[in-house]
Amino acid sequence: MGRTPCCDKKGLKKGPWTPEEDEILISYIKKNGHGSWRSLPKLAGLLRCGKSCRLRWTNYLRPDIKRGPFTLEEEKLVIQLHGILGNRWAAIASQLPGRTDNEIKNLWNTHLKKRLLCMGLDPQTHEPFTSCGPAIKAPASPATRHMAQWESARLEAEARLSRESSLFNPPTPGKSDNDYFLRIWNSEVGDSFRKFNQADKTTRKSPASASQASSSTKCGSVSAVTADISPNLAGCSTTARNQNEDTECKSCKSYAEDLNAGSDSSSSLELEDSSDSTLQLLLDFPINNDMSFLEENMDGYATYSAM
DNA sequence: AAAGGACCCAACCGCGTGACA
DNA sequence: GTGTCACGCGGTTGGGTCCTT
Repeated sequence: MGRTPCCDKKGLKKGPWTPEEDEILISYIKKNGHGSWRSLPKLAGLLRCGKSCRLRWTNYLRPDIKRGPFTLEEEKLVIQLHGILGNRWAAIASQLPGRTDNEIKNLWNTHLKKRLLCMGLDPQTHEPFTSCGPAIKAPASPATRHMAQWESARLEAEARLSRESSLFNPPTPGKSDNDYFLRIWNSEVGDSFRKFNQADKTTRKSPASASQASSSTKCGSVSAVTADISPNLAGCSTTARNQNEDTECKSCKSYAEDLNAGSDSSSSLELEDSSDSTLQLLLDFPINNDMSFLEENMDGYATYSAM
């Protein structure tokens, strides 16, 4: 099937949007909704293609867009979700109210990726590098794979739920999309995951299963990543083992500063050795204080848990 | 102060996919 | 079943800004 052009390129404007164009687009959408993006520019009187209008609206003009720098909590969440979902920016964005996929993608490419590299972690797999590149991954245990799949599917569903509900329920102050995460987490679905999780923990106590567990998955290592970043950052320049050494790790430095300034060191977990601990951290992820970054949103949670 | 490099981010491009005729 | 349309997504780029030398 041939690819259809998104629009007739002739006579259409490209490049940065002017304030006038923004104004036209905003007032049109406020009045009529976006309807069909393809026909919108014509109807609104804009010399842009529909795709460009959609992008401008979703990434910049939407009223619920949250501007400004990412908070430490948001960054942690992005890292954690990236470990689970990979480069699925839209799914990640759905967990960060007011943030767009584009913004998160940029954050990842400009800051977080480097930060992981600084820490000697492969940004794609979130695995610690070995002396000869990223750690070789043995196949994860079926239980781990199952959990990763479950988690991924859950987040996808969550993303959809967030999207759909935001269509009908404009965000209200103090009630973030993370509440949906919490609502699902506290539903039967989350319950069964926790039970499964608990059952699996007991089965992994044997040395054999422990060695299997040492083949940490993306999900496992991401918890290790976020569990305690600050101790590694202190020696960032020396821990930047497998990366371009001229990376100055500025983002790491500022992150370390943020951590020192803004968070109690007791809130971070000790980074254990990366063998069994990574899986362990995954398994502990939602139950223990890895979810502490969501605690701020807990106020609204009681409402949902009663639902 | 100026030049060059690094960083940042808005915008574009092209692919995948669901809906529909 | 097939082709087309429309949209959403992820990857990439271009240009403005900031920083370093």
